[in-house]
Amino acid sequence: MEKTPENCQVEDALGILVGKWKPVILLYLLQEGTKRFSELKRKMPGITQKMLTKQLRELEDEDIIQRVVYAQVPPKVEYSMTEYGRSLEPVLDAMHDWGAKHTVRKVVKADQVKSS
Amino acid sequence: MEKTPENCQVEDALGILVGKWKPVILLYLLQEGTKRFSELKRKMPGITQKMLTKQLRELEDEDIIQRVVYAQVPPKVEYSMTEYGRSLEPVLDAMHDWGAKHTVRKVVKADQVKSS
DNA sequence: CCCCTAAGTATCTTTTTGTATACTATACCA
DNA sequence: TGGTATAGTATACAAAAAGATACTTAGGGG
Repeated sequence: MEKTPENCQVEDALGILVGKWKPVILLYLLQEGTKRFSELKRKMPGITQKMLTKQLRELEDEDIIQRVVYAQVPPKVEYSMTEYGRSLEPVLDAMHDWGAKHTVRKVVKADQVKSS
Repeated sequence: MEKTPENCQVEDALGILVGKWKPVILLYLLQEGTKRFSELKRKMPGITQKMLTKQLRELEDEDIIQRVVYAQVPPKVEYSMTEYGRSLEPVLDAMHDWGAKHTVRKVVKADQVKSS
């Protein structure tokens, strides 16, 4: 498909990746494989249980990750990437590469005025 | 640099690209070059003036786009990508490619329970 | 009997984003 | 003299995302 701003497919990938914690969750699952809820939580100090649950649910709803519940007490729930989810790897890679090369800038600049 | 979730550079690129209209603005500027404020606005029916201004300001603050004001009345202001901004092209491409190949899914699925 | 654990829910509040509308300045045109 | 065009700002409001805190469930250990 043609790359025009009108059929902006960029939004789709963006929609999936947006969420304060989603990229981190995806990187963990991509690089370290299946993880339990509590393992993810430990890896991300600062995230609340509610937030982690919500992000995971959203990723699951979009078929990016898979959730498997073990019928035991205390509960055990494992999360892993789906095949479909793995297709996002190039996107995450491109973003990671960019981030690694470019430090984010914060610029304060004066207006550039042309007299023409 | 190593790709670990801990040094999650993915967030940086994401931070820049997030905003309901930013990807579209960037695609326009990347593919069609310098654009005036009013041209961008016409291209994006639905965006309010305030929002367009805000998105442009944020992109400018991060040195992704450049703003040039012409000292004339009625005002003329032109926006274009910076060199730095152009470095985001591979990221936008990766997202676009993904979006073109994969329709976004919305899945409703029952829990997968394992008895072990 | 009581506490611990794991993976959540349920509420409530705060912060961030986005929308809607109205208003401004000033040269040019009829 | 009044209307048009451009690139905004100001204000108020609505909606979405994020954060804080407390509560739940049920088996196992002491």
